[in-house]
Amino acid sequence: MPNLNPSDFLPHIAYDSVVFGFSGEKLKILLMEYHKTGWFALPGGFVRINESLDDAVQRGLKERTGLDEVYLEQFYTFGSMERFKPEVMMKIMEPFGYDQQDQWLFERFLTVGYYALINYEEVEPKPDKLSDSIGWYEVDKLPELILDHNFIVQKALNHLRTHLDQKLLSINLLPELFTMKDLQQVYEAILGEELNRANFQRKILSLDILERHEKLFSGGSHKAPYLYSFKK
Amino acid sequence: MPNLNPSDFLPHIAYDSVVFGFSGEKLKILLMEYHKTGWFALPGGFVRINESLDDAVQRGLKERTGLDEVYLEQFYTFGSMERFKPEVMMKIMEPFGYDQQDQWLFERFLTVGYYALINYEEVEPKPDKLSDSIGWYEVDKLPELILDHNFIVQKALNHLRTHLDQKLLSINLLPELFTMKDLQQVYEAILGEELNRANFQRKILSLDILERHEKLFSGGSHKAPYLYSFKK
DNA sequence: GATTCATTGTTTCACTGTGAAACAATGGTA
DNA sequence: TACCATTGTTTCACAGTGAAACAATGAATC
Repeated sequence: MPNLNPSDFLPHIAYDSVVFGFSGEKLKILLMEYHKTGWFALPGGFVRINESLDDAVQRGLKERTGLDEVYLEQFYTFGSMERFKPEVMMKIMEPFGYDQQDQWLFERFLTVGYYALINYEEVEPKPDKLSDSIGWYEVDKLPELILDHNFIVQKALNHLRTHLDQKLLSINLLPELFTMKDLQQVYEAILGEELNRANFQRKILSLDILERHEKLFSGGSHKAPYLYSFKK
Repeated sequence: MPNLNPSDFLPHIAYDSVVFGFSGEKLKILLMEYHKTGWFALPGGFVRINESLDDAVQRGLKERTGLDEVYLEQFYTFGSMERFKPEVMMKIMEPFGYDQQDQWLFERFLTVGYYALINYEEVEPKPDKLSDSIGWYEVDKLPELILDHNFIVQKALNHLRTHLDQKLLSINLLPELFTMKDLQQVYEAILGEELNRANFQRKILSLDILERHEKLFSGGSHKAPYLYSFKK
């Protein structure tokens, strides 16, 4: 049974993280599955008594992805009464040995939503102690999630879309070096629409945040694209 | 002694509201002053066990301004450890009869930041049970506030500035009917910069959110401006 | 009633940014 | 060497914007 001592954590407060990853084509997010119930949920967690909110989310993310110092953005705190469904928490926690006595787990929670943007390739998701499996799911083909988690994902995606340009530098969806086409595919996956190639190049270059490096000779019979990196 | 029964409220969770008001020239916010200490603070409060977060903020705002159904926007949740200063809370609450026994008041709090936009004229701020006075202060001449409240105000202002156009319809800074100049002054007060009159008019009208009414004959010896209202 | 003035409503014009298309460059293949 | 696929760049029409000029008008003054 996982060690969740009530006195270690702030009661009534949780976080949920929407971890975006990019596979070269599709935008995906990390979901946990509880096999006993067949339910899916966002990876979330609790805040330790002596730990800042940001640190708590970083810690949870590291435990689940191995990634350190990931770019994280808080986007909203969900505090409606509708999200209070003790019977759902009960069903999830029961198989792990928790019961009525672990009251604090089944009380009302506010949850603070964060999203992260990580490089799909560098990550080996690990199920945490409470879930049976964890994996990537395309954002436009998500299964039904517990509580208000589908809503949380939508809100995260909205926030990301409307702040994409400002967040570019801190995005970790791509490797160190990438082509303009790679970057455009990231944009298209996030925005969910196709963009004009010439205009995209012009716009991004005018932001003056990229460094151009040598060309990438992939072996294809066509002009080789430049490689870029974000300016430090 | 005010009635703050610990079992009625969610522990460790608070909200703080940045209430923007407009006087015709300057943008101001509501601050509470605790005379015993001379300290200023944002009006905030706690969330009842059976109350949604949004409702809690609405309730607190109504108690302090008498205003109902005000436009409220959540903008950030503050959860650092630096904001945990029990001695500050202690000094504030002592004069009201609270002491060490009221533990929950002096523990660590996360606070959810909201801002409101209200019509300066319609409001008669009332000090609540815990503060000695409440009043309007110009945003660019704020006194030093307790804890991280100055930071919270900055963050609210940033959020408001970057989302001003989208939030226009829900703004309650102006009376039902207003002139284009009134609206421009609101913009200038919020953005903290002067705007070109002709271009402002063109931009706002192109948003197609205003209804034009009869003219306002103020008695001045010059062309009378049209009155506008927001489309419903 | 004509003149003047302050303020507001509207138009103009140069300039910038953008979408769509064309053009140019180039690395490999046939 | 001709060709093809892909990428880098330019062009051009058009929409949006900042700054200024122009037009309208309500009251005061003569």
